[in-house]
Amino acid sequence: MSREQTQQKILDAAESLFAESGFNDTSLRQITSNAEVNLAAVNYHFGSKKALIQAVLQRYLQVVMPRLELQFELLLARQKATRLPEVLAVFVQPLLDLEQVKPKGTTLFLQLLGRGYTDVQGHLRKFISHHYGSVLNKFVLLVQQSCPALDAAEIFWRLHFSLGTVVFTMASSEALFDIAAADYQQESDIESVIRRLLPYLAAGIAAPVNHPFDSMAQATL
Amino acid sequence: MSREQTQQKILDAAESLFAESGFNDTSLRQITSNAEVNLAAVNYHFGSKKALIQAVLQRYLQVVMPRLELQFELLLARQKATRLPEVLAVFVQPLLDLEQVKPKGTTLFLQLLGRGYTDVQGHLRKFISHHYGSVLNKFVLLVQQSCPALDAAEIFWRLHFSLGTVVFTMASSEALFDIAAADYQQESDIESVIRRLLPYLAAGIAAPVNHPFDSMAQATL
DNA sequence: GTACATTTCAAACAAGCGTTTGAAATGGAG
DNA sequence: CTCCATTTCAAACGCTTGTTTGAAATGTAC
Repeated sequence: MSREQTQQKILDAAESLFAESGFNDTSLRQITSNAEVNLAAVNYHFGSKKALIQAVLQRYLQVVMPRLELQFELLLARQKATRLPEVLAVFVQPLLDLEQVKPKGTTLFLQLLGRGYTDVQGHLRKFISHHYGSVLNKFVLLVQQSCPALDAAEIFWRLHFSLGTVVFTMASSEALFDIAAADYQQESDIESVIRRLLPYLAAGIAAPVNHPFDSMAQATL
Repeated sequence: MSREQTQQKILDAAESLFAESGFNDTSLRQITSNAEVNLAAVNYHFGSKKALIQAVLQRYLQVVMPRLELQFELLLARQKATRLPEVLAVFVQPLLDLEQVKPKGTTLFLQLLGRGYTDVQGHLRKFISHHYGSVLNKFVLLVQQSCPALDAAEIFWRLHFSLGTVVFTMASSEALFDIAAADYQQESDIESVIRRLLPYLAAGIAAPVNHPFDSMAQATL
C-alpha cells in the first residue's frame, strides 16, 4: 500500500470519529481499527495524535481559507462599505463547496471546528489565528466597516458570541438534527442550518447597544 | 473531620478544577489533592466521579432554578405578553445572586454549565431537561409569546443558537477576559459580559427571517 | 537476484485513569 | 473503658491511553 493511501485512510477514519465523539474521546486504536491499518501507523506517518488532529483540520482549512480571503479582499476593494448580511454571506459558498472536496465535507468540517474549539481549550484558536490571522483580520475589518456604530471592543465580544453560536451548534448538530426531526418534522441538512444561522448572527452582531439594556435595568428593579 | 466538611472541601476543589479544565481533563487525584483529602473519599462520599459532577452542578441549580421559575410564572401571569428583552432580563438577577452563595459563584456556575454542555455530549442536557424541564418550558412559552412572528421550529433553533453563545462564551470566558483586557484595556467581570450578551441575544432571537436571507442569495450569485 | 530503504506489524512500555479493598484511625453512645 | 459505626488511608486492581521497539514484510533500484 502506498504512503498516500495509508495516510488518507487514517485521515478519513479519524475525521469521522473526531467529528462524532470529539478529539479526546477518540482513541488511536479506534481510528486505526476503522482505517484497517496498524496502530503504529499514526505515529509513523504523522508523528503524534496531536499532529494527526492538525492534519485532519488542515485538509479543510487549506481549501476554505484562501477562498474566504479572496472574497474578503473583493469586498474590501469596493468603494462603499459592505452591509453586514453580505459580509456574513461570504462564508456560505466556500463552506458548501467543501461538499465537493468529499461527501458530507461541510458538515464534517464544521463539526471538527466545533470540536476543536470546545474539546481542547485554546489549541485550535491559536493554530488558526497563527496560520490564518490575515483572513480573520480582513473579516473583522469588514464587520467594523459595516457596523460603524460599534466600537472595536463591542465587535470583539459580538464576534466571539457568534463564534460560540456556530461552534456549539455544529458540535452538537447531530443531536439537534434528531430533536428537530422528531419534534418539528423538518428537514435538517447543514445548508438549511447555515441559512437559519445567518439572520440570527446578522441581527445579533448589529444589535443596538442601549435599548435592551435600559429595559432590562427597569425589569430588574 | 465531619462528613459535611469533607464533602464541601471536595465540592469546592472539584468545581474550581472542573470550571478551569473541564470534566474529562480533571482527575480525581487532582481534586482530592487540592481538597487535601484521600483519593478514595470521592467514591466514599459521592459514589463515583459522574455523581460528583452532578453534585457540583446541583449546588447551583437548586438555587437558581426555583428563582427563575418564580420569575417566569410572574411574567406568565401578566395580562399582556412580555417583551423579549424583559424575558431575557429575568436571568440576570438570579445568576448574579449566586455571588452570595459563594464568591465567584456566578462565574463558576456559568463556566460549569458551559463545560457540561461541551465536554460530555448530551449528559447535562438530559439531566437538566429531566429535573428542570418545567422551568425551561415556561421560558420557551414566554419567548413564543414575545415573538409571535416566529414559529416553534424557528424558536427552537434560535434558542439553541443562544445557548451556544452563552455556553461557549462562559466556557472560554477566562481566555476571552485576558484577550479583552490586553487588546482593549477594559474591565471584564462576569456581570459586564452578561450585560453585553443580552442585547445580542435579544436581537438574534427576534431577528427577521427574510431580509438577510435575500441579500445573501443576491451576494452569492 | 541481491541490496537497500520504506512500510507494516505484533508486542510491549510507561503513565494515567476511576474504582475497590481491607486494615487503621476516629468518633460518640452506653 | 468498651463497643460499634463512621470515616480515613495506603495500596493495589484492572483498564485504557499514546508511544516506542525491533523484527518481518514489502517495494524499488541496480
